Amino acid sequence: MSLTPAPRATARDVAQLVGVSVATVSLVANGKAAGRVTPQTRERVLAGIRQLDYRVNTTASALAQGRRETVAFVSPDPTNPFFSLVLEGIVDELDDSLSLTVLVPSHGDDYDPSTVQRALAGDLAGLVLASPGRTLLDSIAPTCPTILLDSGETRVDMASVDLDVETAGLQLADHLVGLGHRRVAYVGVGRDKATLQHRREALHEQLVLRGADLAVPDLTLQRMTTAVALDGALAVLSRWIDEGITAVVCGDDLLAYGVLQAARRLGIDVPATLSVAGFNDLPYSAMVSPALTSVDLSARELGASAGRAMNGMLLGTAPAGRATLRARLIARESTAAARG
Amino acid sequence: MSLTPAPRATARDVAQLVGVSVATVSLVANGKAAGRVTPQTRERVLAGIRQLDYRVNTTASALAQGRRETVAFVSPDPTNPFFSLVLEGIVDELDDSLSLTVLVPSHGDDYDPSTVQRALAGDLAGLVLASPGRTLLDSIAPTCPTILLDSGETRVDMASVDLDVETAGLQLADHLVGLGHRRVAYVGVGRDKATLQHRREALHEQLVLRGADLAVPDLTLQRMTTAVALDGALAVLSRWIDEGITAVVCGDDLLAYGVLQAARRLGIDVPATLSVAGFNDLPYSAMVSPALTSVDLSARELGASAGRAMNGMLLGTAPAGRATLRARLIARESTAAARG
DNA sequence: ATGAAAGCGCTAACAG
DNA sequence: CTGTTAGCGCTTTCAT
Repeated sequence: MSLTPAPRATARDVAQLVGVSVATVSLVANGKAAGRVTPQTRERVLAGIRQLDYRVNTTASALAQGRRETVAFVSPDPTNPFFSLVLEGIVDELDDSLSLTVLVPSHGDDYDPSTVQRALAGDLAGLVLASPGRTLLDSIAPTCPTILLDSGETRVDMASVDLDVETAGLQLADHLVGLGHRRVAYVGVGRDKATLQHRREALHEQLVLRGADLAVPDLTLQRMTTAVALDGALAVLSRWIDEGITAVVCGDDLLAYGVLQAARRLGIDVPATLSVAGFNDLPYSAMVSPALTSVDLSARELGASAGRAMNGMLLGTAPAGRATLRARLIARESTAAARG
Repeated sequence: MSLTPAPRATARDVAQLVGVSVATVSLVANGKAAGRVTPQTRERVLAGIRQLDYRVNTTASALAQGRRETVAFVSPDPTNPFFSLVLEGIVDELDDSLSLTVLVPSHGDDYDPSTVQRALAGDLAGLVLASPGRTLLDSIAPTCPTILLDSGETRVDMASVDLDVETAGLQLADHLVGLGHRRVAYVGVGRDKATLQHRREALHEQLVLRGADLAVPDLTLQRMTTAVALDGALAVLSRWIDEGITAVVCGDDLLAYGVLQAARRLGIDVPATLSVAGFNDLPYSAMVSPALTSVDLSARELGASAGRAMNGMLLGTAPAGRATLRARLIARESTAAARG
């Protein structure tokens, strides 16, 4: 069933060629020759390595050292720019001795226990879970160092990196109320995403503190995609405006794109009639029309933090822990003074 | 330096607990017990496996079987939605026994020989190179089954999956000329991307066949990002219009987004004054304003093909080879009849 | 049907 | 400084 790999030179081949022992080859190949191998033999070994195009077999190396070297990254949707950025951040920071593998939910949309079980079933050095929901977390027991990203949840046996949702909510509330908005609507997704809940609550709280409010029931979507948000918004936007809503905040920029499209299709002027803002500033938020006001949750930095944390946990550089990243509002054209 | 992995049950632990040999445990754990182990013992072993939460150590397993199990994916920019889609396709199709790891270019932007060398230095089961340039390909020698994606290049020792650029160019030329456009401009990127060159040439050829032409020197960008395209377009768009250009085609949708922004900023009406079209239909192409006419190069399917091809090469299911995917034009609002 | 034993290629003591 | 040796955990003949 499985193909025999292309024959490759082993340490023994090199040893025989050069006339030394495999131990010496190992030392040289791993750059641990300093003070343990004569420069002369070292050179000869290096020549042999080049000649045979020898490369250390990482599988054997890992086994001999009793170390796992694969970290898995699982996100709800690798196609979502937010998670692409996170992924880039991780890959960039993760130590070279560790390799990152990507898992995708098998059933489309969001990921469920079975996706994670699939990960847990393998033998991983570490696991990074992006935006896992609460019930998902409750249903799994970590089998290796695990980092939760933007989960809004805390588990004693897992490290986590979160976003400063409080500040995000505060900035957004400040911005909107400052523009005269009092009646705001919220678009989120169903599912048990604590992080999205936290965003909503932080916003709500700060809004109320300023004499404004989330004045209508949320629009709750089943999936976090622009298309679904478009459909959902098409159904409620006009009514919201009738009810005096002047601004809508979306739990994620992807959703905001859909709301923007819906408004355009319904002939609703953004921002003159309705302001729109989102969470999770994406590369496209500056590009849609009108450009979207958004809270930058620094996705790439989120990934980078996770990468560093994983290095720490796995290579002993640093202890596991919790971190929170700063959020910052980016005001663009999709928000303006409330009508009236 | 490296942390001792959390202690985990080994096959021997299970064997001792149950009172059988490790060989039996191996058979059962790998589902190869049929006809070689009594149902009774099989049950007892399974119970032991569950009790100790035993999972096969894939590292040892791979070593014993003399097989590598990691396929690497390297793309110029994991953040570009096109490559995210490709990645998703691969991960989705790749056999469960193989794991996919992602490498990113260390120096930002595009990837150079050093990034690939980094990949080649490890011991991989396979390698997938997304949109590699010609000089890059000339500078490397494959050390494992390698698949070229959308490279527009052919190498005897590497499989490849390409896009049907001819049809793409034909459809785009047809569309534009049909709308009355005769003087078209092209926006591409420098670098030795054969695939981008092919797109341009296919378009050019078909344009000429229809009495139209690429009437001004290309705008050649240094990087394939929206921001760079925006800057570049800002500098040439007005002149192009003065020179009678009525449509601009971009080698990639990401570039088209920049051109769209530039036009808006310059007060150029798209599509009334200038039509804009791109290659590589992305999820955001329908969302930008005006929605972008684009050639769908089916990124996800490109990845899926690569995944299947890799399964074939590595698991012996099928031989390596070359494939070409169909392209198809998606007309949207960014193109309309030529002015005048 | 089950077990014993020989490695896979490498690393890490330990001898010399 | 260099070689010998003993595994890492698993798979796979080959006996029994």
